[in-house]
Amino acid sequence: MDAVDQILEQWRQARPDLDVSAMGPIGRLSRVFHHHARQMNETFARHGLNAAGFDVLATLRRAGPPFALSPGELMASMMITSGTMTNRIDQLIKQGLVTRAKDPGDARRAVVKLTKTGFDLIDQAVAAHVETQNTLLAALSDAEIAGLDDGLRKLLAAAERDGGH
Amino acid sequence: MDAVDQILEQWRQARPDLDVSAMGPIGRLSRVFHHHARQMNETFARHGLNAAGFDVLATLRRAGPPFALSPGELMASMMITSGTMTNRIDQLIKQGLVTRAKDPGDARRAVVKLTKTGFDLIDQAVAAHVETQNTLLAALSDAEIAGLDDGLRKLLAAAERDGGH
DNA sequence: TTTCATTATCTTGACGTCGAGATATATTCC
DNA sequence: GGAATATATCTCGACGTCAAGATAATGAAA
Repeated sequence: MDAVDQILEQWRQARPDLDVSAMGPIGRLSRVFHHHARQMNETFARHGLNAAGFDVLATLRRAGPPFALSPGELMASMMITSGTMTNRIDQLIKQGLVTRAKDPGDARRAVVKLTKTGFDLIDQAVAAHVETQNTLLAALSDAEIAGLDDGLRKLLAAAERDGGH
Repeated sequence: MDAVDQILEQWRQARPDLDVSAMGPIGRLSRVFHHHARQMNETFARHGLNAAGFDVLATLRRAGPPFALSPGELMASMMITSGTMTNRIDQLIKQGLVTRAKDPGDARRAVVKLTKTGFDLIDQAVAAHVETQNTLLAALSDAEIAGLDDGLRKLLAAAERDGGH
């Protein structure tokens, strides 16, 4: 009987005509997400980053040498708009963690590249990040995590099928 | 092999020293949340609302008669700060969906109350909302939903235990 | 070659949220 | 009763995001 159960109980009193069963899993998913986000933000902050900057640096880092991608390529792996991407890059440039240059072959494109400072920072930050993530799942056994992941995998597939990317 | 699996595969190439297994479930949870949020926002928008306003109206509605709560009571069921709460109430007052009055018994408190317009609107909106939520889970069987919910329930309990409310 | 549509990125204004602090009222303890 | 503390809410500035549109370069068609 957690906070979400209480909300469902209230709805069943107030609107017995409605089937509110889906509100349980979806409400819990939302709350878990927000809790996790706050925890992970603390880790990012310890490295002078926020979630936005971390995502960009991490995407560049795991892309491998030369640790450079266009804004469009960066957007492809994140769920954000182009305006948001521009802003994220601007902030990281101010911090000296990436550079932006024009693509010689296609002048419409830009190329965002990790600096040495950015590379070193994200290498440290990601190590701390995966530790934080491990603690976030520590309450579940491996089997429970696998079961949860199965459901999430299906939901994600359905969402990307319906809503497009 | 979805987008999250690809990210994990990239990390295992780039940083084989790290245990990135937790990134799978947590990454999928985040993506599912964002997809769901966008879908639900569309339902809210059809009723002239956003998620922020819907949450407040719904909390007042399911509280039962007289459909009135203080900002602090409203905050208790949502994961937001007091500044955000003030802003949400201001917007709903502008739309004529709630009123704000001083509590006669305790002058520090305010009382936020659904108007007739607000009551009628949320009663329609919540019916559409639960339908949207049902479609969001339609890809899963009842057993799969129950399994997913079990995992989420444990994660939520752990998060609220550690991080406080 | 000129035109037209497409692609890639950036600009702008509005919005919701947060965090720190301000204000005002209530409560507790001496 | 008076002083210190606690509680409830609001104010303000900063930030990240989005949506719509602007800008500019590319590719394809006539």
